[in-house]
Amino acid sequence: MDTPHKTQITPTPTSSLSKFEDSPVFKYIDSLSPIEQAKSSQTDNAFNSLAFLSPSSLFPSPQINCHRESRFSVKRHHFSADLSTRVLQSSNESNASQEASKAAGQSGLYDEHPGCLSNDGSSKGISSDLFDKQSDLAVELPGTSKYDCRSPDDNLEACDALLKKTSLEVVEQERSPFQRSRDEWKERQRSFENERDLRKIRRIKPSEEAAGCGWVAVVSDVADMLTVNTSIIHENSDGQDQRTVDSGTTSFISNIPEFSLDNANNLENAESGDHQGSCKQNELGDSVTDQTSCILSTCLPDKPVVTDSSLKKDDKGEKCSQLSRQRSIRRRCLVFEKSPGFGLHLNSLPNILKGQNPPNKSILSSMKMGEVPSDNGTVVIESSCEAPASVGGTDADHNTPEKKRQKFELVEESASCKRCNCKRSKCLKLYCDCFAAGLYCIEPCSCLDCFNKPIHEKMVLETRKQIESRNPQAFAPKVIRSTDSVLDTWGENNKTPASARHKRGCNCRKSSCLKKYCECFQAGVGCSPSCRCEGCKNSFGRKDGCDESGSDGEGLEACEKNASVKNSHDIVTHKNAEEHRDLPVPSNISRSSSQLCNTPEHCSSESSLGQSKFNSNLQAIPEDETPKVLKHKCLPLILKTNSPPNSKRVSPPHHECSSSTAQRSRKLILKSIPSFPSFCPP
DNA sequence: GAGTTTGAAACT
DNA sequence: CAGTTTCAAACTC
Repeated sequence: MDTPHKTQITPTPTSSLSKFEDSPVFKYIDSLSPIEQAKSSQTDNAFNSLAFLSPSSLFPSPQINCHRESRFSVKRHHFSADLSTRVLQSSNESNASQEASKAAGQSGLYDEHPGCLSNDGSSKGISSDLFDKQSDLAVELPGTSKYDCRSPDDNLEACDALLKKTSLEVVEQERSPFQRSRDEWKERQRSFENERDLRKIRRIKPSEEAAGCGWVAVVSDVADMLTVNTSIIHENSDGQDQRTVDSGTTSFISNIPEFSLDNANNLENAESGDHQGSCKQNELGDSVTDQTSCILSTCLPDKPVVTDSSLKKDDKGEKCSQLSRQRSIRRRCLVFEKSPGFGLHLNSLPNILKGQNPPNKSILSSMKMGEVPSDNGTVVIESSCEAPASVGGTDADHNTPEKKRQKFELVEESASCKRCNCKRSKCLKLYCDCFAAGLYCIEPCSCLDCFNKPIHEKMVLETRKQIESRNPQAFAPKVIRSTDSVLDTWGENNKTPASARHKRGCNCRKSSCLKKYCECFQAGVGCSPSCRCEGCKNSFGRKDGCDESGSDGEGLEACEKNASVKNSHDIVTHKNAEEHRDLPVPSNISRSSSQLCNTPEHCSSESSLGQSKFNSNLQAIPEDETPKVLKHKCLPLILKTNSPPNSKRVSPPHHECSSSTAQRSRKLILKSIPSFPSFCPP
């Protein structure tokens, strides 16, 4: 490579240079960079835009920029720092090879600079386009970086764009609201067109794009919605597995734009392929961030969905696509949550009664997976649990270490989602967890001859009715909180860790109630007198009671264990579950936590806490709230059930969400309706 | 992934 | 209600 000449790097007039050199920005950057000439020259363009802006314009008073600062300041600052770094980086490169650097701007030569803003190929044009997207600056930048992350040269342009935008932001503030609004719209349109064009030009490999789509969305969304988590930016610059950053926060954030992006996404899909389309959604999300703001409040409740962190670098295209699906699902959830009226799964009744929003389960009624329902005010939502399935892919996909880890992450961050595997019951018997949970089977299910689908709704309902006629409690929650009147009769047993009991009790003979064969154990509750188990060793509470068991070492141990578990049993159990790849109780609990998040308020609060973290959820769950969560199945059946409203919710499947794969979706909490005075704090 | 074990659900 | 069969999840290898 030829050694570049500094003079060659300086395309702009010296006058401009001297002007901006006097500017505070220049001084600041200058102080950060050991390289003067190259830096100056390279940043020249960037600063040209500043040349006609007074320092005061560039750094408006807090009052003036108050609003925007609240949203973008952090990012901007980050970017500034980053910008400086990149400028330096670019400068170095320029010193080493200005020619090459220049060329890089055209060819996207520097792929090794993830996180760098760049626009190869059409970068020039793009840059100027970016110039037009002032309002989306904060969001656009990360988004842009995602798409190209290559040339340092482009960085300069990006920087240029940044500075211009910064300037324009100030200018924009001076415009009338009407003008701003109109301009923003035009800008968005341009932004969209530009990005689309850019995509065409760059021909970014789907995998690359897919790789970025997840975190880009996260970053951009976060940037827009929050005042940004520094870690996110940091991760961004690293270009390493950004999606793992603050998954809790990012997850819900990433959901936000989805709702409004649908159309745009479709548009994009039609033009670019699935991957691009999926990813584009994110881009579009960026370009319509204002809309996302509006949606944010609605989305918050949905936060607990599978997070982007689960996405892996590999299978990026697929992940991206999956992410897209997840988003679609979440979008529906948003709708669902927004809707005052909806069809609901029986299990959701308690929540409804309490004035809570329905759980994030899909509601059954006439909808197939992917269908957005609704008529009769019934909003069918695909629960996020479906997402997990999608993310996880097929069962086969779950086997690779990465997949497993991914799955595990998902498990931690979201409720589980299990699929049934019925072969002979047609999924119309209680053997079927989906059916038992009042949910329709969905695509991920491996069932055969399944009739538990929206298209067979009639049959499903009839069968259900039949079963209920035989046993009115058939779909009632199997686990009841200790506070329930029914449990009051249990006396001390109610004090067991789970503070809940299996309604009918188990009948274990060989598992000693220490395996998930035992419904009590699976539900994370201790056995009760109503259990007919033999050799009960339920770690959550023996049938005979803790005190009694204390007589023998084993019993004592169990009691101690229970005691210790009381405060953290969720977590402990979860760990055990993880070890076994099944999350017995904890999983349910965790799910319940997710499910508890039925109200926007609740979810919001959780979201704010980064509730994505499994442990956090667990800890947040009141002990006595240990509910039996409905396992899986993401497509909740609608419950047009004839079940006595008060008496039941759809009983959760026994194994409710116990399987590892099942862990990912949100489950409805199984509790008897009467016992839910308050599921979650108002 | 296939086979076994287990206990709930369903049936008689 | 009890015994048996069926079923699918949980578990093991």
